[in-house]
Amino acid sequence: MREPTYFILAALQDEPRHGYAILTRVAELSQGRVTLATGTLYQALDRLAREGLIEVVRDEVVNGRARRHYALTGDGRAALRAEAVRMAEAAQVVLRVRPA
Amino acid sequence: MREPTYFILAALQDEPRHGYAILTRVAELSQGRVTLATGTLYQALDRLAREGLIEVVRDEVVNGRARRHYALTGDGRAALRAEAVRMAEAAQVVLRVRPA
DNA sequence: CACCATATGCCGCCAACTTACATATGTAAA
DNA sequence: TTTACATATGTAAGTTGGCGGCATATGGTG
Repeated sequence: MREPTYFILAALQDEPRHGYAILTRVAELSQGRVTLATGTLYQALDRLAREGLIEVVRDEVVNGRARRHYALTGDGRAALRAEAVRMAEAAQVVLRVRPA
Repeated sequence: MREPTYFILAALQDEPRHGYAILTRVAELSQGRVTLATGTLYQALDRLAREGLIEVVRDEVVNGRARRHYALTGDGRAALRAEAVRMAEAAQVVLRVRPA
């Protein structure tokens, strides 16, 4: 899993969000380091939904603009956790932070 | 930077190594999780040398077999550290391990 | 009027990884 | 002795996912 994908899942950790809200949330979570291109975002959402890591939970129209809300599935939550653990372990190989 | 690349650099942290030694060291460091295909390895070595993150430090022939030894450059060491910090921070977003 | 924020989406390109193949020696097992 | 595996390096073709650019549409601000 690559970084943009990881942060997209991470953005859905606390609550379901629609595409654009994910965009801003990812920037927030990464402290501005990751700013998703919309091409990356919407293609990733389709792919992750196909893979069953996220799912559409609501379609609404606000001010004439469509909003499609996505939420993590059980699989998605597990994959996100696993990925975080993997990264933490990989980081420790170099940082040698507490042999845990 | 993707995982295979990260572990290739990490394998050179303590001392210079030749390709095949990097292969086995990566498996060791990742506890068997990452087993590099030779295609990935040798192409990555070329690329990383081109980018100045690693450099050839010695060419030798042992038992009729060539060995090309690579070492981290200053840039490579810095890039590796930066990547490790980035991953640790990204992992914390999900794991919320000690606000540091 | 132009521009930006909000909101979604497509298309072509490219970098990096994967799979498979190719080559060569030394050693251990069948 | 011949088969197979560890050691050692490399190339070629194919896949994936992220990037940049473009398109579309509304509402608010300079």
